[in-house]
Amino acid sequence: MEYDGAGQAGSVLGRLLGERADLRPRARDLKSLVEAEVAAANELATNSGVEAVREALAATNPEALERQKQVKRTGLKELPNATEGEVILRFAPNPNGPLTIGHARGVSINSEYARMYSGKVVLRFDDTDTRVKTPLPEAYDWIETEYEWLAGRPADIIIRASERMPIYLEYATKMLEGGFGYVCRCSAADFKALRDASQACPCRPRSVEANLADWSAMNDGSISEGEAVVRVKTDLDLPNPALRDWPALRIQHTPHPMVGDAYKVWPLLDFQSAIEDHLQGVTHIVRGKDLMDSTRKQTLLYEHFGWTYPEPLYWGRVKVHEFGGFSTSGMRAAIADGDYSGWDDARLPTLSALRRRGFDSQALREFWLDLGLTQKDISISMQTIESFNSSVIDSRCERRSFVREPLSLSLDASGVGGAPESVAIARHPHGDIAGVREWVLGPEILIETADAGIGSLRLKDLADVNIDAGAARASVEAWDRMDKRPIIHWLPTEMGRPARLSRPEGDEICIESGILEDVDLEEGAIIQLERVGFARIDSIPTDGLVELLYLHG
RNA sequence: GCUCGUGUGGUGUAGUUCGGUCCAUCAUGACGGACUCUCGAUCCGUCGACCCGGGUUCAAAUCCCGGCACGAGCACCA
Repeated sequence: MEYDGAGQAGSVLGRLLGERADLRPRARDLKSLVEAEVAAANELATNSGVEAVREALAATNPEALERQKQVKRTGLKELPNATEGEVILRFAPNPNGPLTIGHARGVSINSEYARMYSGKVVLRFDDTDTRVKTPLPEAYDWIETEYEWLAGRPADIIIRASERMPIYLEYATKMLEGGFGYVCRCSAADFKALRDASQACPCRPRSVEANLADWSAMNDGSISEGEAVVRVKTDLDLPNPALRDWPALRIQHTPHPMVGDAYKVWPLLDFQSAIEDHLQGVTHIVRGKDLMDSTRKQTLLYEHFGWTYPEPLYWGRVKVHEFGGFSTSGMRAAIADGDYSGWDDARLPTLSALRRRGFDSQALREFWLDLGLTQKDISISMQTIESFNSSVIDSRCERRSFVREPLSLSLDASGVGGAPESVAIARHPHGDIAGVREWVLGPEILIETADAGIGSLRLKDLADVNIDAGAARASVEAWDRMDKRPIIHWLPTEMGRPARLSRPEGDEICIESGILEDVDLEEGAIIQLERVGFARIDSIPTDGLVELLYLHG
């Protein structure tokens, strides 16, 4: 029936066996039986019409008329080995700048898992590099705020690695004392050559005492940068050369912006993160798959300490079409050069920029949760995020008229008479927001120059008009809507004030000037400009231009 | 090169653990239509995918083998 008399015996058999596992051993016998039945049904459908089959079915087996479709699983996949109430996750950004749209994935997923299992999220600042990715002191607070904005609640535990240095150094000492770590004085290049050949470096077999002596020399500053590094001993025959005797701590004499020059030796991510995850009792680590080797290195360290490694999960690389590649350090340099006005410059993919433009945290969060957690490298489009955002904000954005490149016309109602003194237009078309905007009608109106060429138009909520050839007069043909002519937005001249709309276009900011409806404008509000799109009111000076920041269509 | 990972419509995702109820889910997009006094919203419809080749099986997106493509790591960055 479903296939118009062209049913396939094979798929019928498939369904049957799927439901009746007990019949599977007799599949071969069944096949001929099913073929005969399907042929009969097809014949009935062909000869007597599909309706006959429907009737026959309704009489014998009515529930078969309903076809069930598969449904999409919603929400995040279950966390492996998770116990309700005992899940601890972590989100560990480098505070060398504020959060970007990519970080939003980490915040959304970690906080959502914590919510699902009544667990906790540790917000940890991995700020143990004083030179290459120097921490930005302001960024700590920014990130805490941005985390809370996106997650809907603050992080449960907040930690700064730089404040916990004594602990890491102590564990490094334990490692040396335990003989599963050593101080290596080889140059990076020499070590790499030995490592790639699965050869031990000369420093490896030295005694614990010799290592501890070098260790204190590293810490008191008498060994200079690059002259020594602490390594974790591993099997040198590991198939992956990257894991062999990996570096755990190195010397950095550059002062740390938060703790100054108190330390000469700083742990690398793999060491610091491993120790801290254990101390915080982290049960699940969600990280980028570029950190898979990190998991393997850290697991080797956990084996030395006799600890159990958390459950790791990974996501793939994310690219945003509209932004291409970006890095926090790259943005930091560009801002310093004056290419951008700041971290919240509308062209930047930072959370502060998106927030300023009017993206809703809930929409961002829903977007990332909808993508879920997969290891595929993906390329997403802002369009999709914008669509999530529209559905969240539409019902709470009032409408306003913004006439770009305004053209002044006299409104001539002499043909029909009965011109109203004012019009009342809903603040929101479905009444999601109550109330109206009152427009006092004068002798002149403004329309967009681009609309003037059409000739026969409907001024939204007012009248069907004809624009004369000189584009100077709009003659009212009727107040009520008479036909399907295009509807345009407009404005009585005295109801508006000058404004300009900034719209990020790739690396440029394009500016459109016009006249904005001057009714209850509120700084910071997100409004929908009719026929233009959503925008945020950035500033309303006492006199001068109102600044509008474009959000999306 | 070595090591690891990933391949489902244009994009993103569900289904893959344990083959069958999958002529493959949902969202976004594109196209068409309805409705609405916005190019917004809503509603309806259409389009469009299991990387390739073998194998196992009554039956493969799912299992096996072999390719190919893409990505990442191989930093004294995170």
